[in-house]
Amino acid sequence: MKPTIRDVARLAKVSITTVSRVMNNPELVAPDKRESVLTAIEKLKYQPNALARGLIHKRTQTLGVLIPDISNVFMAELIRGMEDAARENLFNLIICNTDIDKERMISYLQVLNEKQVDGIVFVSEPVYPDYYEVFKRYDIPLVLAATHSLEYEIPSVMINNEQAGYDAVEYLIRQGHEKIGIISGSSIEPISSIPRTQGFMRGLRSYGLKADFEKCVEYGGYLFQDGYEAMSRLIKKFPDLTAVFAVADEMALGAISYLQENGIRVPDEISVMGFDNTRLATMTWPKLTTVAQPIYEMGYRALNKLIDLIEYGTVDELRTYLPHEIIERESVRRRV
Amino acid sequence: MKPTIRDVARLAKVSITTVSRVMNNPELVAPDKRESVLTAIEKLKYQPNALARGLIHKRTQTLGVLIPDISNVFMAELIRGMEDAARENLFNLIICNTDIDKERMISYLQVLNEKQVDGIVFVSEPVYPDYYEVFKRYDIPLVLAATHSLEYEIPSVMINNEQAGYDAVEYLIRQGHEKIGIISGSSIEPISSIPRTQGFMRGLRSYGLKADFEKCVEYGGYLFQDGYEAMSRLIKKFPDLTAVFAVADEMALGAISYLQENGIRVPDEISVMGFDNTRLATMTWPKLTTVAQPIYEMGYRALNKLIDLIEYGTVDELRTYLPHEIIERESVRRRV
DNA sequence: CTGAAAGCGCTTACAG
DNA sequence: CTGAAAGCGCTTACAG
Repeated sequence: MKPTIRDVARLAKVSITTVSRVMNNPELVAPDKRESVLTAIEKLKYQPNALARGLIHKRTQTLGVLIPDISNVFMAELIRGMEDAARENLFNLIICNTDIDKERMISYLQVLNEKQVDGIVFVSEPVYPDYYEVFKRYDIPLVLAATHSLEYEIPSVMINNEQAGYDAVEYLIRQGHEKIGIISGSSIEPISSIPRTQGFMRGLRSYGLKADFEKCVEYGGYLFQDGYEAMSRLIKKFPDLTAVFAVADEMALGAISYLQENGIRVPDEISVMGFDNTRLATMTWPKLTTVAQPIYEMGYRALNKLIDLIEYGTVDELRTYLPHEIIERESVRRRV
Repeated sequence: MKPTIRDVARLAKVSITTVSRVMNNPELVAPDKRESVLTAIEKLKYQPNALARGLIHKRTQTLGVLIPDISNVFMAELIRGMEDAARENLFNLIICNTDIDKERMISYLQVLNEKQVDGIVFVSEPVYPDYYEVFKRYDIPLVLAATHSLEYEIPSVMINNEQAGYDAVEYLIRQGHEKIGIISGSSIEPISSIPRTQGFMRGLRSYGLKADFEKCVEYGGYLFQDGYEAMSRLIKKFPDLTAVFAVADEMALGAISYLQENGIRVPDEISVMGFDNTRLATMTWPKLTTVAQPIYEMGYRALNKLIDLIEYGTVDELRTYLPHEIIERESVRRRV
């Protein structure tokens, strides 16, 4: 059995009130009693029960994270940023993998609520109206990471995906490419996939290039295999392309793999650009030129924002857009 | 404010005892009262406070995971296995990144104890005597994943690393290689690095090959860059090697990258074999031949073992060794 | 400076 | 079948 405050009080021959005080307001306790309580605590290896404390303070120092899939490299890095920020502020994280399953997400939300988490960060998925209803119902402080909501007033941290898509094509165009394809994520995913694709099309147009949607875009599901397959489809309908922009590093690697397997050299014959700058980007050959998101920082900042919301009930910037950046490596043929 | 059991009782015009009963033993309550309580619950969207419950039952349905670094691909997959097992058994996970830092680990352990977690899984690190002391002190059910302890009686789930090292060289030898190097992890890490290296040396010897430790082993730190650098050192002191076994996929990719950058073709000139079979192994070119660990399953099984320990106070197998397997892909030249 | 008492939100004997 | 009371392990007015 774990020792309780009662055991400490008994051993130190004081009331439990006094024990509680030496833990929370030691200056209110006479030095001699304080000493004997301290030694009793030490002797019993007493540690207060956080449940009892939480019940009184209505604070658990625990946060919930609703995330599609932790085994994804991007998500793992994001969580690491959150974890570090949590730790610095004496919070712990309960991680919940939703697998983008609505029921699963709702059931997790329920247990997080029952466990009295002090706040929640919702990662990467769009805030659909029905999701918003549940969030509202629980009124737990909420922050979005790697996603945002224009309809609702929910604090968020992400990058500007439309601009990132634009910057990606612009970079390819400046390297001399004119026939450029894109491997996008889902055609109905409004947070990253659609904006990046739109930015891509805008870039094409603004440089006076033909922006034939049907011809130059293919969809995948963010994973290696998806990129591989999308590449095979893309090159069939757009055989003379010289560059491809994939909206996730993993898909870019899939595309490269397809090309290499078919004897097409990267970047000599076809250039490939990725997105995210996960650790994967440096682990292949050629190393991936990619649009870097500050993934770790996004997690870190989102969590700090959540803590602001919890502590002060407000946040200094509702929607934060972190800068992205193009990292030049070897998968795009450079203009000579 | 969240509604409490009191609010429900008031609305349903019954005692809180009755409300509690319809939630826990509905058959003890008369149908009409049960109905009115249920509608009150529905109306107020009442959900019981898990802290109060936990305080009484001495059960939180929350487990702690002490893990070096979640952003590592291997760890992320392992956690996913644990998460799924936890979910099936109605547990949640608090993930703690220790960064292999002893103080950090001890402080996490303290908060896990204060938060009254029902159990802990300790991942991948050796159980040093001082760690054991802290574990013992808290007497929280404990299970080891991707590590084990021969000194202490702690349930664990992992693979047989020594045998895996043996099987790896044996495979390489059977493909016709005789001059084989190894890129190991740390020279003092007794759980995976040393046994894999020992198995490797045993394999060399048992096939009558020269097992010159000084010449054929180099160390890295499990990451891409470590593999890259270790490869450069290894090839300098062992220039005529034809195959390399790296004890982690990520290091194998680093090694491949070094070779390719230096114009050495893989596997035509030098074969490279990895370890783990993380998702990385299929994302490169050539795809990685590797020793597969059942990572997800290790996490899943470890968590189930922990639950057994919690529920029954015992476990049907103290130390579980899951089978490993060699996955043939393209980074090792096959015997014709 | 110190302790008895009330209370956080529940559950569970106990009595009726 | 139902409810008042005690109690889980704490904290915090309140009185002295």
